[in-house]
Amino acid sequence: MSKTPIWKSIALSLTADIAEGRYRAGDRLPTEAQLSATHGVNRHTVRRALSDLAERGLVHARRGAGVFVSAHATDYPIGKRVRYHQSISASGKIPGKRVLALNTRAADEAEAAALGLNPGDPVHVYDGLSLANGQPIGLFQSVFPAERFPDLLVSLSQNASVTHALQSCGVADYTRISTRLTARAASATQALHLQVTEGAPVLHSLGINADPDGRPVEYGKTFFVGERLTLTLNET
Amino acid sequence: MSKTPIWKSIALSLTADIAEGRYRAGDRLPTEAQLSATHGVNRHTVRRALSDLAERGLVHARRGAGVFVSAHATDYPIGKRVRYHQSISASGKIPGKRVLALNTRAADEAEAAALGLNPGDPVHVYDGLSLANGQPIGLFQSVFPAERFPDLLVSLSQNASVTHALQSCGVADYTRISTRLTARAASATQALHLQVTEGAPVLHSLGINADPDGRPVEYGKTFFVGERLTLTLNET
DNA sequence: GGGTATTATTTGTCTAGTTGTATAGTTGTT
DNA sequence: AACAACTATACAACTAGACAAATAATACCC
Repeated sequence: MSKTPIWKSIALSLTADIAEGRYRAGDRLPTEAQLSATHGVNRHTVRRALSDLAERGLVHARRGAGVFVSAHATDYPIGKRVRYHQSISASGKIPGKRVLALNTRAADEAEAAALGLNPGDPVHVYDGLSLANGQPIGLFQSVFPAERFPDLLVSLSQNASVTHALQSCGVADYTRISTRLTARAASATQALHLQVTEGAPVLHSLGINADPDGRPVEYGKTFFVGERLTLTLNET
Repeated sequence: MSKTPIWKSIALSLTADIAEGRYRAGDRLPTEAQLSATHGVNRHTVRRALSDLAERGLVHARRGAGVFVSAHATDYPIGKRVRYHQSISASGKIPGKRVLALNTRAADEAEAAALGLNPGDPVHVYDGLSLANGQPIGLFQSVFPAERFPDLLVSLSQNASVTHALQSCGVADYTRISTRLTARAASATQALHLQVTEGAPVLHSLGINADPDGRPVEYGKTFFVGERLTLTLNET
């Protein structure tokens, strides 16, 4: 699937290094051997990338001495970071939400273990979409113990907020006791909801929230669109 | 009347070779030319068999180098899906590390802002690979203020550990003051190092570590392979 | 101090081998 | 007639290793 030759992507990376000031005019670049190590390719592939830079007048090589930056890259698009990029904290209160489905069903093994139930016990399931600027940024599924919160779905149907719904069920406050994060490729249905192409990288978050007594009240999965979101962990 | 295509029987034979240990993880298979000779077929037929193995994650080809057996758990005995998730703590303690390069260069804007320097100030750059059981799970780059730690690269070249190197430069302890996470698609060169295909989802982590006085000492980027790693956040 | 081999490092060049891809043709089956 | 499996050939992209040529750093001798 990789249409672009490796040497071109290396050349682009080196151009960026020069354009963003990591190597300045007169500086010596790392040796070809070092560059081939950092990029994980053969020295000849690096040489092809360097000869591309040399042709464009960005660098010039001296046999026995090294490769030196001769000019600043002018044609490199730097200001590409302007895209709207939502940044949220890991504890995860997201403003806009849209309810996709509210169901009650039997808990599977993972859900039961997370919530301290037995597999097959009834759970409420809240599927929804997190929005920012009218754009979907996350697809989530929250699972709650149904026997403890019989009226939760009613509250959720009136107000999409999980915090609010739990409050009306007697849980004044809750804290996140565990979070697990990894990166995944978007499945076809996820891609549809999140308005990205299938296979786009998504940040997969698995979390458990518990009441002040330590009893788990919510088991939540979320798939965030990597392009549109950065999780920030504030360790105070 | 063999209804099964030749390529499938070749694929089966190679799968058995791997499953029964005749080729082990990291080994290079015979070249396509050799395989086509021993099986008495055209090279393209062998290629079809190999692409079947590659799709199932058993092998991994590098253009110009050869076809290598992946370190992935084999699923040759059917239905035995053994998927071991390496779990590490958010503070970043990982079993093995491999140094790819150690350099000193000028800081770009982002690095300067993170470390409290001016753009162009010298920084030490440590490129490396995080391993678990010999398998690459993360590609990282750590940036340090060079003027404050003139001898850091010497320490790092002797011992890959960042913690150890900072200690020998007078930083007894440091804490993570900021972490940002998102999901990205692996670039061509990242994919080479991490032994995944280009575009595979990677967990991108940006972090800043500071000494007890609050002065930043390290600005680190890491790309984790989504398939092989789950970040667990311990909120204490 | 100054000049000179010596040695290690680094770029330049060459040859050979391997995988990736594209095009075209042949054979067997439905 | 259409399709899938396989063959044949050619070239591009990348790897591997070796050696030559220029440079830089060091040791050494006078």
